[in-house]
Parts: sequence; structure tokens; C-alpha cells
Amino acid sequence: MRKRKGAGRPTIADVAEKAGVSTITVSRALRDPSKVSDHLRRKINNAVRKLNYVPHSHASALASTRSNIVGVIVPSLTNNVFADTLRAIYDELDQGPFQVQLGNSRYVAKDEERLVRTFLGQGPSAMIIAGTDQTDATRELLQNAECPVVQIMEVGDDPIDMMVGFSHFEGGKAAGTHLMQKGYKRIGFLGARMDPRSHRRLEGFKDALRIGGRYDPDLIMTTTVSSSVSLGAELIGQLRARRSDLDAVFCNNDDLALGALFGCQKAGISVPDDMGIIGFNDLEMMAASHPSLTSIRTDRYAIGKRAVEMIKAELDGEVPEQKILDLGFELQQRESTSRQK
Amino acid sequence: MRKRKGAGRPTIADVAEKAGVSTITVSRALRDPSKVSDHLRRKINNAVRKLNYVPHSHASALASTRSNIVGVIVPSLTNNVFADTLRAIYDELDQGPFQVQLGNSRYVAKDEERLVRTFLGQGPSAMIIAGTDQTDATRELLQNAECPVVQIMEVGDDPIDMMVGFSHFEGGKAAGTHLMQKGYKRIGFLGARMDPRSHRRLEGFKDALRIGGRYDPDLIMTTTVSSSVSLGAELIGQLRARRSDLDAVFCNNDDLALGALFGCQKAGISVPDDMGIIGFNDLEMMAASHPSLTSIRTDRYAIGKRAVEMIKAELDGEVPEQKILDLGFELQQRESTSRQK
DNA sequence: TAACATTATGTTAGCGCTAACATCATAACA
DNA sequence: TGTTATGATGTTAGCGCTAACATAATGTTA
Repeated sequence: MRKRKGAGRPTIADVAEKAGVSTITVSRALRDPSKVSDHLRRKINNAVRKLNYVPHSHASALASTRSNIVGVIVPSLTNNVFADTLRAIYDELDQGPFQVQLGNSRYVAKDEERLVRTFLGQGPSAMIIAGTDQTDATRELLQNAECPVVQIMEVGDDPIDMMVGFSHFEGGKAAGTHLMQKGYKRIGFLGARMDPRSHRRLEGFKDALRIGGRYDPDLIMTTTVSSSVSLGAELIGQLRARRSDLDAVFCNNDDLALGALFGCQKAGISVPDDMGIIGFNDLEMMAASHPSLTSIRTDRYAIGKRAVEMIKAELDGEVPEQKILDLGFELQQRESTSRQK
Repeated sequence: MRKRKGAGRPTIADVAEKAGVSTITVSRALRDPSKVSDHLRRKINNAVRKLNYVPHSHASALASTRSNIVGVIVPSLTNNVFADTLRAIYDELDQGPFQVQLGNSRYVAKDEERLVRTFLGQGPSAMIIAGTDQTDATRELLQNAECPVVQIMEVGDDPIDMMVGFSHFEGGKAAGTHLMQKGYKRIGFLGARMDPRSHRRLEGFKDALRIGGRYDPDLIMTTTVSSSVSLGAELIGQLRARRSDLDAVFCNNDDLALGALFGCQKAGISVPDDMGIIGFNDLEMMAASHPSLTSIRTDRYAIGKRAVEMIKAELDGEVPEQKILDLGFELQQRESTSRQK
């Protein structure tokens, strides 16, 4: 008679035997306790403790065609913006039965699609995915996934399921408006990578400047190279070489803003007097720099936290009041745009 | 007669039927092709393609007691140091059959132990774990895991299985030596969080200063608060308030170094003339700052890349030439320690 | 040439859990 | 009071794949 070697640890059959019930009753006690009487629940939990039983996640996933995984797909692992949101997601999920499966789409829609296929093939309990620019195939896969799906970092009016984020267009607009309100006149834009969210910030910025009569397409400098502090210094140097009358910039993110500040310092340009600088996201370093840097603050931790809350609510059968949660942004004015004029 | 609803997608049985072989032959063709004849392998691969078959990872893991997961545990999701290494790990694994399962231990040895138990319970193909300060239980679990294990970010002489990193002690020592060689005399240390690696850097730094006759315990300032740029500015302010004769600092990491620079600028202290500053890791921003910041460079991407290479080699049955890979570090001298004296 | 070894493929049973259906006791309703 | 519904628990079979053993053809060695 053939014998298969198991993993060696206690199984649900061991718990059932010890508690004097059937295996499905143990399963119910752990997964759906309201279906089991108080008396039996106590006996079962006691047996679980005594045997140090841990459910076998692969067996459960196979039998139910559903796993305890929450798939999370972000476009970058090294961008601080996503790091805060990931930390919130991990913080919210770590004390429960779920596990995070993290995927890096590298800002490539097709890579994202491939990751979504792979993750959905494993029957995740939920999916969290950055942005609103998925391929048609990805949208369809997620719409048919039969699990909660939350798009994070942005809001739009066509959610796959749920959304938590803010308007990048409005954020860019607020940045442009702020610089004009501070009296800057020849206002530029520095942007790196130029993913869809970057484009939306740029469009909002342009909108504000058109309204204020200050839009000059010649002051827009962007590159598809990925963002860095060094790049910020380089871009402002290039823009100033081209247009020495530049007197303010809206940088697509904080790294570029910090780099722009360093670039100005190297060139002997006074910030904020001769150059106003505003960034986006309001990373921790913006307050510490000298001069401190103005930024559009976004609550990245709250985005991750609320996304998980929405998932848990939907899994619990609660109908959400709203499927789209706009957490907004705030203008955090600091020294870099506070010139006296 | 009861009927179970499967996941609906093609199974190995469908491929076997189409190729005219048994299911185990299909399985062998995909997992161990050398055991199947060329002729049958072609028929099977053809059937896989036609049916768009994707192996069911949960079923495979249950049947073999081994999954396609590589468990990776780091102490922080928001620390840029780990982000580079994680990016390398994802880059190396994404094109193959493996998937990353990422865990955040939050610098807590007991949380790390719990994560290791959870991950090992899922039969991972390999484990990557940061550092060398695991609990005894964690060490034992990993030693008995029967899969490749790589400790990253450090090297020591007692690996669980394999190690890729560098000596933090020697790195700290190099920083201290450098500052003395540049003529600084009252040299301090700024440290945050003070995890084991931070401690080793501090010990190396002290060693160097004792050798050079410059060690002053009063110039050591550390906190268990987690690191940030703002904290660097704060710590150097506090240290200077206490010891106005301070003329150089070795900062435990680059964020603190950048913050120390900002703090000096705010206080009107000339860097490098009146204050030398050196950081650790050499993040991208160090070259861009004004003045540019000296740092101990570490190759975090290479650490992740080599760790995965070692795992793949061990899974392929190759005996490694060496189980401990010291990638070393380099002193990257820049303006912040290049005073003319 | 016979005995033993190797290679390629197939069969059986089971890895651990749960969907789907079954059963029985108790509660609710007409 | 009889009928129907509900709640709690059990049984059967199977989710999809592979370990372990079996078989047959071919190769090697004494």
C-alpha cells in the first residue's frame, strides 16, 4: 500500500478527532463561527491551541478556489510615495488572516496585466491596484474577479469596484494657482517619468496658468527618465539655461523639488526670492530642508488604510455608502514659496 | 451525485488528454523536462499553448508540500535601503516560476519569528531574511527548513545557510578613519533607531576613533526613534548645543546626514569647513545636495541580485564555492568632508 | 547470453481542506 | 396539532496536482 509523506504538522483531522467532531465542523468553527454552537466552538478552539494547529493555506485555497491573499500591485518599489501606502496595507492586514502578495508593474500596463492574470489565477481574497489606467483586458479581468478590487492613489468616475485617492489634476492646479498667488510670473513645470498621474498633474497645472494668463509652453520641461533628486537639479539647470527669466517651478514630485533647490543653491539663485519651488506629496524631508520646501500634501498612509477597510467591509457583506473615496490633498506652504513681494 | 465546481480553467488533465499522455508526464514535462522524451515534450508544450494552461500553484504546493514562493522578510518597507534590494529581488525573480512573498518585521525579532513560521508553513522554495540577529527559534526554524536561506545586508561567520552583505563594523570604522584623515578632531556620531546593524556601525566608528586617539563618548548621540531627515537636523542641533566644539559627524544613514546638513545651514555653519558630515549607504541624493555629501557606499541592488543567484544555484543542486559573500563597501568622498586644512 | 541497470511512461492514492448535499432536532406558523 | 422552516452537525466526493510505486523497453556488464 503506497504511503504519501505529508508535511508532518497537525491537520484539521487531528483537531477534529481531539475535539470529537467532524472536520467540516472544525473548518466552520474557524471560518464561520456563528454556524457552530458555543459548546463545540470552545472544544474546538481548545484542541487547536493544544495541537498548535495552523490551517494549510494551499489546501484551503484548492478546496475553496479562494485564498487568503490580498494582491497588491504598484508601479515602483523604490518610490517613497508607494512605500507609505504599502506600510499601511501591511499594518492593516498583518493582524488578520490575510497575507499580502506584492507585485511590481514597473509603470508598464502590460506587465500589470500579466501580474493581474497571475494573481487572479491564485484566487485572491481581494486586489489593490495603483491608478486608473489599466488595459481593457486588465479591467475586464478585475471586473470578473468576484472579489473586492480597490484602485488606489487616484480617483476617477469609472471605478472597477472601489477607489481611494485624490485628484492629481486638481493637485496640479492648486500648485499652479499657489505660485501665481505668491506673485511669480514666469512659472515652469519639471516632470520625470511622466506616467499618467504625472500627466494629470501637468494638465491641472496648465489649466491654472491658462486661467491666470501665465501659461507658457516653453517653460514645461519633462522627461521619461525615472525621477531622482539629481534629475531635479539637472532639469532646472536646463530650463534656466533656456529661459533665464524663469522665476518659479512646480515639480512633479518632491525628489525633483529637492533637486531643484540644490540646483538653485549651486547656481547662487535665492529661493524663494528669485525662484519659487513647490513639490508634490509632501515627503518628510520637505519640512527639514533649508529653506523648507512647499508641497502638495497627500495622505498616502490613509489611502492604504482606507483601501483595506473598504475591502474588509465588502468581504463582510456590507454595502459601502460610497465606492469612490476622495481623500483630497492640502497645500503645505513653506519657505520656498514665501517670498516677500 | 454531488458535483464540485472547479475554478473553470483548463487543468493538467485537459493537457494530458490533448497530448495523449498521462497527467504525471505533463507534470514532468513542465517541472523536469529531462525525464520526458523530445517527441512527447513537444506534443505537451503544444497542448499547453493551445489550452493556455497555467499550473495551479495551490494544488502543486499541496501535492508536493513545496510552493513556488520565495519568502522575503525585511524590517522596513519605507527605508530606501531595502527598497533597492527588493527591486533587485523582484527583477531577478519576475521572469521565472517564482513569486515573492514579502513580510515586514518592523525591526521586531518576535514579529520576524512569527513571519518565518507563517511563511515556512507554506512550504516556500527559499527564504531571504535581513540581518544576522534572529531569535534562536527563528534560526532553528530556518536551519530545518530544507530550502535555501540567504541572510542579506550583513556578513558574519555563522550563517544559517548563505549570506550576502558587508561588514557594518568595518563600514563605521572607515567613516571614522576618513573624518580623522581629513583633519577633523572632535568627531561625533548621530544614530537613529539603533537596530543591530546601527550598533555595529557605531562600534566600528568608536574603534577607529580610539585607535586615532579621538574617541569622546560625549559626542555620541543616538535615539531609538526611527530615522528621518528632520531627525538628523534635530540631533545635530542637540549635539552642538551640548558641545559647540563639535567639528564633524558620522551619521548612521544618509537621511540623518542630509538632515544634519540642513541643520548646519540653518545655523549658519559652514560645511565642510566648520563641520564635516559623512553618511552611510550613498543614496542617490547624496551626490545632488549642495554641498554634496560624503557617504559609505553600499551596493544594495547587487545584494538582492546575488542573493537570488545563490538561491537559484542551490535549488539547481550546485555546491557554492562560498556560502558567505562579502560585497564590501566604498568610501564615496564628496564636498562635505573636503575641507582645505 | 543472462543478469542487472537505466530510462521513459503510467497507475494509484492522497496531500488538506471544503462545496454540496444529507440528516436530525427544534422552532415557527397556519 | 400538523406542516414547514431553520440551525447545527455529518458525509461524500473532489478541488488539481504529484509522491511513490509499477511496468516495459533498452542499454550495460560480467
